[in-house]
Amino acid sequence: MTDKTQGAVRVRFAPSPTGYLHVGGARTALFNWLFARCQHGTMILRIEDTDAERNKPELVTGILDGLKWLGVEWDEGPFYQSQRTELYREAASKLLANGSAFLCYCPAEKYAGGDHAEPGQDEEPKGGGARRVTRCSCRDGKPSTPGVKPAVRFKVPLGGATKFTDVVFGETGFANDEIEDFVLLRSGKGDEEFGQSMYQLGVVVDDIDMRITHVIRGADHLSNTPKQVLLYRALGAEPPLFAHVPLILGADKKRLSKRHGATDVNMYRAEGYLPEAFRNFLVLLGWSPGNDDQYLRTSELIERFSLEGVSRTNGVFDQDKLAWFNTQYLQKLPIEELLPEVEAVLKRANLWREEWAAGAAPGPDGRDHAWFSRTVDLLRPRVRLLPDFATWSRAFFSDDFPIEQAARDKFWKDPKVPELLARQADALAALPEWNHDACDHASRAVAEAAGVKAGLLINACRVAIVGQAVAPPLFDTMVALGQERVVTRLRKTLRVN
RNA sequence: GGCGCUAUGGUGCAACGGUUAGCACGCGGCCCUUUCAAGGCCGAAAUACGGGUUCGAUUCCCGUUAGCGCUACCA
Repeated sequence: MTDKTQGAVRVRFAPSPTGYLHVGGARTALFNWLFARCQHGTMILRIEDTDAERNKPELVTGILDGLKWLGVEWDEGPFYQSQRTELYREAASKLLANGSAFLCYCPAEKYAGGDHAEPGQDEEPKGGGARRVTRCSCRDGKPSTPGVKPAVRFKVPLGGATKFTDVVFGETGFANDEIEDFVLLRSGKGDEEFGQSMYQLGVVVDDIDMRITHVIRGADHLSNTPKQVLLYRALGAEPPLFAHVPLILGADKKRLSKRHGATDVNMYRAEGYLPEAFRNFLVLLGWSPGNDDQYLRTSELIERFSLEGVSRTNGVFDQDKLAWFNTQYLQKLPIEELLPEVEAVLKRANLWREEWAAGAAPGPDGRDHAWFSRTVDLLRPRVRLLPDFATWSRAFFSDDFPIEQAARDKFWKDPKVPELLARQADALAALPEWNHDACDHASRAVAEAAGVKAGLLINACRVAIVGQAVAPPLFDTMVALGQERVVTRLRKTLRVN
């Protein structure tokens, strides 16, 4: 919690559409959302698309989808910075007018994109002990260069320091001489006098305009913060509270990137992770409720979230732990919440039947919603990812399924198997009642009569009716499949194998 | 190179001057067992290093080392 809670809390998540929704960004969004919810505040979504060159508008949809999947909802927006250009230009002229900014005529191409870019100065070496040049020679006024359109730079105070208190990192200070005269507004192109706003100006102007009270963002912005604090003051505004959250690293402790595996949130959705599991995992990376609790559902997360629980150390994205969370949720999620996810997966695999929907009439084989629910419940302890319901569990939803070679090799190698399965089929076909115990007793009787261990029959039978060595307990499986299917599959196995 | 931030098992977090340094993932073993999971029990595994401060440091301070971040007319 924070000390100054006068007025309602207003936070924002401000992604840039230069890529997909990265897990780091997703976590930042999550923290903002959780904070907004637990403070009964407002969550705002803002798209920071001021760089026309890198910006890919079509990426916004994916970002929004990713947020929605994670359950991160916003109350206002999305606002697009590309549509707020006037606001930034007004702010820039205000800064120009009050002496906080100046026009810079240094040629843009000279510095653009280069590692060695130094404002206003020529080839200053980057390393080598030479003092870095942070002051632009245009800052004290310079005659306009014909043919060169100026950019607007901030006139950073000479000497002194800019300090601020970060909610998670504490007191932080930077010597002003370390801060360069950063660009506020790009120089104009074509007949435009000025171009788009730069990041620093845009965030500050918007955060003021949107009355943001808490800026929760990645720690990579820690070093940018003094620039922004300076801007707030120059604009005559009070800075918000800053809360920087640690970065997410790959297994090698390097910044998380593609080579560490998936970093796109939508890829996890595609792979079949449950959003609640993914979120639970993500929120615990860099945040702790203060004790050893780990399994936290949405309501608990909202209730227990606090900025004080945010860690200061970068964390490694652990795929194994994510997988564990997913299996936990697959098992513990209330069945009604799991069913829609399974339905979606089956539809995608063309295995879904409308009679399994809630309230629908049973199909010709007697299967209805209750059967579907029971079956999913039976299957879920062994499922690792959602698509497993359509692949690994295929034999439960379709009569068209393969018999795995590895399963035959493992459980059909005993020469007595065909004979056993034939007797099993007859015994099961003769059962007047079809339930777990009936199947159990009948099967064990068959094994006993044949003088083999029940396990031999059970395992062989499993392969015959679901095609795999791995499945739920056999007699439960038989009940889920139904008498007719089980007998049919057994006899078909004897015919074709 | 400069500036900033960080430092508890392999990984994520607890312990916020006094604990046999706790939990979880992963790893190894055992139990359960009808395959595979799940579950239960047990085990290996950590305070980066060096100085202080203190009766007492994982905890506070300084240095070293390491990692990360920023150092763009990117965000």
